[in-house]
Amino acid sequence: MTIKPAKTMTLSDIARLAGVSESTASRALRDNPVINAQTRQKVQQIAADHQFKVNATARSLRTQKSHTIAVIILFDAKTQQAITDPFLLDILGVIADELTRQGYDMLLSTSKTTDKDWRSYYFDSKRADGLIVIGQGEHDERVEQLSNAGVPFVVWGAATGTERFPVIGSDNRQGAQLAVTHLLAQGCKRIAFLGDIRHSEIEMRYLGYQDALQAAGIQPEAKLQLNTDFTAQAGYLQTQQALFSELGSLDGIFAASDAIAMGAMKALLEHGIKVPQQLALVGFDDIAMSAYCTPSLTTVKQDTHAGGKLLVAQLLSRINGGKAASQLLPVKLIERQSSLRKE
Amino acid sequence: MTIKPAKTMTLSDIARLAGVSESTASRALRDNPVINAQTRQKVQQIAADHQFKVNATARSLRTQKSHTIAVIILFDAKTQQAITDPFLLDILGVIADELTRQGYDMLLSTSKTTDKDWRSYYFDSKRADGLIVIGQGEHDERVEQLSNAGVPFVVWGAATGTERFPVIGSDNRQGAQLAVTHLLAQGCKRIAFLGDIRHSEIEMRYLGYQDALQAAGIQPEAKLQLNTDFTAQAGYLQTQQALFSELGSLDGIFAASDAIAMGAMKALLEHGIKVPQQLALVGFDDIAMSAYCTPSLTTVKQDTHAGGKLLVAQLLSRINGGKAASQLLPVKLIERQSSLRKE
DNA sequence: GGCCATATTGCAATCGATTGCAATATGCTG
DNA sequence: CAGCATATTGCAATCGATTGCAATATGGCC
Repeated sequence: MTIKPAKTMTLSDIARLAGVSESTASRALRDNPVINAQTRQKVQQIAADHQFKVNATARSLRTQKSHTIAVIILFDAKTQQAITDPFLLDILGVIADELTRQGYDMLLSTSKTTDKDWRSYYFDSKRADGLIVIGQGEHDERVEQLSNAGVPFVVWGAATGTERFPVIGSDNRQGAQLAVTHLLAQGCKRIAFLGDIRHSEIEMRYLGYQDALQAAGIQPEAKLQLNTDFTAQAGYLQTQQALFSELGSLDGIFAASDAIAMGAMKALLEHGIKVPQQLALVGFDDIAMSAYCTPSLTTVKQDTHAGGKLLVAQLLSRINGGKAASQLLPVKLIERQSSLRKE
Repeated sequence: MTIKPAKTMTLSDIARLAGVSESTASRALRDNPVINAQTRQKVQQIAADHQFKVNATARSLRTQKSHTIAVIILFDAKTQQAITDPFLLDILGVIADELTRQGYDMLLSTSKTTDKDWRSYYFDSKRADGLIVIGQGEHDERVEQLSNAGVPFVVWGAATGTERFPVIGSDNRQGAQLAVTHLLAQGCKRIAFLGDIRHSEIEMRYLGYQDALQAAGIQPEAKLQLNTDFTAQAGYLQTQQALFSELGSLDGIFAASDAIAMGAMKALLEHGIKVPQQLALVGFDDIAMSAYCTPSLTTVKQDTHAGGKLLVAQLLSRINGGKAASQLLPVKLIERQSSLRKE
């Protein structure tokens, strides 16, 4: 077995080996031009030879920057499992890539909305320079508090225009309107809404649903809105149970997420209901699987790529003394088989 | 607007306010019984009143522990997007929850397998006390190196029994064997394998596939093994293109992941091939969506919950001076519609 | 040769906690 | 009341880097 240096190298070791002071070594390693070019070369070479890595902790303490962003995924206490929705994975992946590109580390935390204070945990303790909060959840008052406390943070959620902190998110209302208008254009007359409107993004989608119906002169029926968790299972059960009595007269469903839509689709097909002929179905998100179920799922595509990049960009700008602004991202209707009635 | 303390509190502020020394304050905050109970009470009260949080950076520097674990998700350079497979999300969620429960923070990193050295980035720099590596990828030699360098780490991957570092993973070979034996029992004679065998977990699954065929006296055909990325799209394209000429004589497909299987299913249905009557299909993982596609997908369930907990437990044991051992987790065949030919 | 500008390097303080050891106070024993 | 054990607290060093400022060296100019 190879003998490895028992202790990890410190800057002072490198300095000694190079025959310079710690300050010179420190500057040389960061390629500070005030240091003689040859000295820099030499120090860097020695550091590389000994696999020296700057102790991030010491640096953070001294510079008062952690170069770390905490990403907090909020979820309902009742949903036990933390991260379930594939959509979260999408946006999380983009954020991770983007933070890496910008030289930041990412602390990931899933937090029950009832949990203790993650602001002070991550920010006051200097674990992170800023926060990205995913999902405002059901009007979480703690998010409001953040804005007062001088914590740099951005939220992925519903930008209603009234909140006092930067929110980036899809134009949920418009997306829902597109979806429902599309269903109406396909001839649907009675359309159910599956989604939990206590969640602010979903609330916006429900508003869009109502907009579209009213624009077509249809009065929304409250009993066609069914609170449904973000899982295929919830979509399945809700369709099978709550919608059962209505199924006969229903000819469209707008689900607040693709996962819910897929659950609903399963229930419909099991009941022998033909999709889209008897009942047309539209989801929201455009997760990867949506194109590959049968029939493939019409949905509203969220631009996760733009969203993730924007979240990171805004947060970093805020951290560097600038402002972070709310922004509404355009969405796009992706028409697939689940809603397209030929001719 | 509320006036907030301009500067964050430090231990020395608390000490001054409480009229004690920093050392007493430090001990009091951690409830060290050597400090008088009343003093402890007082200091803790003052700290709470001022929302004081210990500076994690300073503590880490002094104690030489970060109380942070880095989770590295390896992926192929060619697959651009970082985290795509829903299965990853499952296990990641479990790990996140478990680390939180144990009082550790989680640094998440997605890394192209070709990327620079994440061992030294996370460990030598003291950003993390240990590493959880997900996916050995295509025999990554860098993982081997870790074992020599005294870095506490565990791998989620294929425990072949020959590796010199702790690997925790499903019994892929057995799982595949279960799946293919099941297909054979359903009357399949000619079964294709969709999955990239350069990836060691998939290689094990391929071995299990071969085991099952040979046990039934069938000689595996090399051309029925098709390297396929972990996406529905890849499964779809591979089935549509590479398997096209064989489709007539094929009556079974074993896909190395559920995502691949769903892509394959789509292609089959588009070709008018009846699943499972003409062709039976089995996947691997048991992601949430598998139960809700139509026909629902028979698959091999990986115990992500046990896996995640075990990864964390073994790593922490290793960090605390103990040993971490490899372990093979049992899997279970979940029979659903995509492979069940009635009677 | 004297003087000043410039280039290069090092000293020492600092970031905010933790901790070994010494110091002090208190109480009990014989 | 001396003497020692115990309870409680504080001093000062330490973790490993960064950085303002001072110190020194070098070169050029008149």
